[in-house]
Amino acid sequence: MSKKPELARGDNVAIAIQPGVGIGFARDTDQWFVQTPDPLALLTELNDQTAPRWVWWDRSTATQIAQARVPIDRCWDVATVHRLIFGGWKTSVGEVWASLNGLPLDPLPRMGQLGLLDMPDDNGDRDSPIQPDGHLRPEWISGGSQTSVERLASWASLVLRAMRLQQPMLDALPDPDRAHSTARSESAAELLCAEMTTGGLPIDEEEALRLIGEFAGPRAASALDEERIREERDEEVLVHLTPRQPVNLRNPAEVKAMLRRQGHELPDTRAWRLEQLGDTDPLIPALLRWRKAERISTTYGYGWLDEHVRDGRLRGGWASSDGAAGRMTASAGLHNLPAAMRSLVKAEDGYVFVRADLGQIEPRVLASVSGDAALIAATLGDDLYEPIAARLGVTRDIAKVAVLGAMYGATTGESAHALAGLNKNYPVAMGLLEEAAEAGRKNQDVFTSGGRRVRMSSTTPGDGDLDRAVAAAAARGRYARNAIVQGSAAEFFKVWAITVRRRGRALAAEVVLCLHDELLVHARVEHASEVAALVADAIGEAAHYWSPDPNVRFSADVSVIKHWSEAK
DNA sequence: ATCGTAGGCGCC
DNA sequence: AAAGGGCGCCTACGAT
Repeated sequence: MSKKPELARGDNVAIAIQPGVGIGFARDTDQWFVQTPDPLALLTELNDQTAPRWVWWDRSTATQIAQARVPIDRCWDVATVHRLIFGGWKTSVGEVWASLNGLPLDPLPRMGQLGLLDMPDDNGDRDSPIQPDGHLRPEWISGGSQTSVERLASWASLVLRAMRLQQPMLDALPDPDRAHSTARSESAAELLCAEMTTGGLPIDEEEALRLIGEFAGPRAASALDEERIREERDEEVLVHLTPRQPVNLRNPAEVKAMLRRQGHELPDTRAWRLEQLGDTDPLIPALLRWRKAERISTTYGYGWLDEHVRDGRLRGGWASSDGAAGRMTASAGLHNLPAAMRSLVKAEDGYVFVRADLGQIEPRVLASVSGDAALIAATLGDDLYEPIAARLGVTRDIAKVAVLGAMYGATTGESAHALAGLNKNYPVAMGLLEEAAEAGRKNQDVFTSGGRRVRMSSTTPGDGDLDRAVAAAAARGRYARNAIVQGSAAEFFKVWAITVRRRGRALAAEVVLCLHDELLVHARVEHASEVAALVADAIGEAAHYWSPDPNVRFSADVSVIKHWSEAK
């Protein structure tokens, strides 16, 4: 059982790693283990020799691999593939195993909960990771039981069994080949996320302090000082009130009442509504300025810097398919850093960023997944909206709003009028959207082009309120309509990102940020043009791998910059 | 005290 | 031009 077998590139090799103990391996034909204090060094060595497809349970292994910088390209992350097949995202290894084996999920055993089956004197073999009821043993999931290489090997063989249970589920989808390829690309994207979580985004901390000072003022010396700064900020708004009165600006209801007393009757106090009032009343611009300053002070101020930036890197958690439709998500403000602050994202000395964003990605993805010949023709140029406008006989702006409205489910205004033209000229694409919307209204799950299940919230309005039920159905329709485009675009984007990751390795180029249609790659100055070319070239490769239609054209704007703020 | 929800706003 | 889809994170507030 302990040996060094020959690995082949086509093999699926499941692994279970325990630092200080070793690695357990499993293939269909055999399982084995190696006892070693530094299992990740061994994994690196094996991967260098012959890179098979490494198979693991979930993020915990990906994190070990990311931290040890093992350069793995091909992998299979069982939990990630599970989210692809079943939809949703809150999942654990125990749930994945239970789902794959059709076991009841309700009384899922927990750590520390000594049920009958966990009793030391039960008939269960404690050396087995599976309980008599078929569930995984919690202490095996937590890693607590993996104290020997023999146990690591049996754990690895279970991972492989899980993968083998997933594969026929992918086969059952409408396009099995694409589903399998999505499973592989999403697994690699999960590993990329583990790497970005570990690596972080390069930050110029001095510039960060300068910017925060500019937006939020000096750092408060004490809690009392903090209070004074807040009051001074509030005063800039309250000074415009007659009569003078205290208002809690952080309470939207109080702000609404305040505006009503000033003669502004509004359904809510959102910025775009306030902007519509014009600047007849100086209170309005003061309030809008207050909101911006308050936002940066609370969310991107000193507290944010202290908590998330260390050693020149902003670190937040990355998830590869956390969104409802399978988009990446990131915490610590990585996905919503205000544009005005992006100059603090700076490449290290001797490095640059290669920044690229996909142009008009969602309508191009719609063309691809629907196969609408007229819409595909519109993707051939740099600007997709021009030919659509010409065909509909409207301005480019109207055409753009109409297309976006069709994908988001807009129901009123200018876009609704142009929608008739879209339906007539692009019936295949519009039909696909409408089909998704109808499924959503009926509470039926929809699927992205790569096979991801997007679950509909099964909230059934039980109070018999017809209006609310109709509104909820309409909202599900908009959600589903958008999800098939957004989710398919997310799949394409991830293929692009992992292609850049893989091909950039030879140049030590590091993907440090993914933002739905935008990539930031940290690369050495002397490799800048080569990496830029690689990033642009990777679009063609990603399209070939992902795109359902070879004729759809995708393009990106690529630039070499020092600060994130420079481009666009 | 702790939790979930809502309004609001940053980004795509 | 209209105010539609997604996410994370802030504050306030009511329920537990």
